[in-house]
Amino acid sequence: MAEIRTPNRPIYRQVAEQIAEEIEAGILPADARISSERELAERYGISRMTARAAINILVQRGLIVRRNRSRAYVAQPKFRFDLSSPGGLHEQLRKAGVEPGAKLITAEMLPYDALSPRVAQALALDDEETFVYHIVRVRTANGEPIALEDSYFPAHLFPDLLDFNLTDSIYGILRKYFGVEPAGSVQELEISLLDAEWAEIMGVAVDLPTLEIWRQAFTADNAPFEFAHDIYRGDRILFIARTASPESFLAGSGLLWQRALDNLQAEGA
Amino acid sequence: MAEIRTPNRPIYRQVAEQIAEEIEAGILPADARISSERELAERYGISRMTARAAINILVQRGLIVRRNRSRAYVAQPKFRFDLSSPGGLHEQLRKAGVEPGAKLITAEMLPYDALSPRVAQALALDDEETFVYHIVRVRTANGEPIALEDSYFPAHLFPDLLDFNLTDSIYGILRKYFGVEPAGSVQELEISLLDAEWAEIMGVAVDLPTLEIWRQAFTADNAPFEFAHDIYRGDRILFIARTASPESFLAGSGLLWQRALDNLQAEGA
DNA sequence: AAGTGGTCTAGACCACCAT
DNA sequence: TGGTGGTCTAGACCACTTC
Repeated sequence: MAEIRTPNRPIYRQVAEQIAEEIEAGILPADARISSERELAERYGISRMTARAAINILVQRGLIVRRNRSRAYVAQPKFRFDLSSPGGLHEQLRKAGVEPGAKLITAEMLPYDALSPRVAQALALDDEETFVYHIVRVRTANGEPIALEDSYFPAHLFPDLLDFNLTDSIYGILRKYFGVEPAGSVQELEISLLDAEWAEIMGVAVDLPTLEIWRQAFTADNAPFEFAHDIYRGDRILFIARTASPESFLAGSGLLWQRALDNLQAEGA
Repeated sequence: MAEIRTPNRPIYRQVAEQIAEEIEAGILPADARISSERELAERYGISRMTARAAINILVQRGLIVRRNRSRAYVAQPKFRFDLSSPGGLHEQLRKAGVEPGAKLITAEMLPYDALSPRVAQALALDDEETFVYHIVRVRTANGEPIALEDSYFPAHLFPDLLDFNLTDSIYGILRKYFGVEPAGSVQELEISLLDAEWAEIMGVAVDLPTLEIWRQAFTADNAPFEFAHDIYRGDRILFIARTASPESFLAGSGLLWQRALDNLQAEGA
């Protein structure tokens, strides 16, 4: 039986730190199987509930992932996603050598009446004859579910959108077949815990920390063409964002940004 | 004894939902005191550990706050913070009618040798004679700790910076006394759980969900003047961000943004 | 002094998964 | 079928807050 008890710091936290150190030191490499809760309890001479509390911390911190309702494994490094890049998640994953995918949950056409006021307002719709496409997808990276995307598109801008292969990049479809180039967006971000309902749909654990984004996307001629509510797993994704006041854009600091961003990305390697 | 057991959904989650509903319905208004864990256990006919699990969910979701190591109260609505606004947290809180404050934790001048490579690189320092100011503060809103700010400033740009009142807005000081206008930044965002060490400094519960930001800020002439590592409480803050490709700025879509942002803010009320 | 949250135990039962 | 995670219980002790 290993002995790690020291005063003051709770045991479950000490056990979590010990396991975290083993992960960071490479003793437990990515995808290594974590000992079962009962094994940990015996090894450290603690109760199973205490061992479980330790694992739960590491799951929430993203160091460990549970598969199904089965055992826990050391997590792979986080994916990187630039919130301010016009290229969407799909393109960014592909550029990073990760296989992006999507599982279609819902694809339907809704009449104006069925829209929430928020959606209608965000898409600047006031014609009661209008229809809107509603698409819900689980986004995956190397087959792993990493985000849920609940999006709305004005039907008159993208006729027969639902006939395309909606497991591809939707922004790619808009660009290729409809000539729509996303030029800007307004996003609202909230940190939250994954809802039981969404967790069920995504097939991951409830209560994982997530980044929720409500996004209003515009074309270059200032027309809103998408309203979306995205939920990203915070335990699997590292987010990047660039911000600036308009003046600095006019001063041509785009290059500076690119340099600085390259620095950040180089460091993350 | 109240009866709320139904099949399938775990009891602690049902109790959490019940309390959440009472909060949303206004039966438990902001600052109302939550029943003690033992009281809840008795009322619902469950064990104290189960009642405690229910409360923990609501604390992490930001609906409930624990004060000290004492009882739990219904949380006030979240503060709003626009990550892409050049105005910092201080100014934004003030505009929203909230009293911003800061508690100084550390204020020191460091030689080049003491800097981590990341700090030196972010500030574009290569002169080994250089000094850097290092300031750590706990940011508060209406007296409540909401963020921790760990920032570095090149000393040659801001001589005697430490002599100013560092519980004021630092950006305000830079602007007023040094004529430095922040023009842009590159930020890296990560969702994480609050570290025991930082939780201690901030005086809040460990493991709260947070937004960590590493920020490199630039003046209009592209000189980096700040590198900062901020930790924001996700349970108390709602974040907003605007993004766009440079082209849309040149096309003059700033007004559009302002309109869209106003919409978002109006809805949040 | 009484009450409270924070921690911990040693069991238990169940549904599900891998073998 | 045996092991696993998910849940739940009925206690316990401690440090601290509140009164």
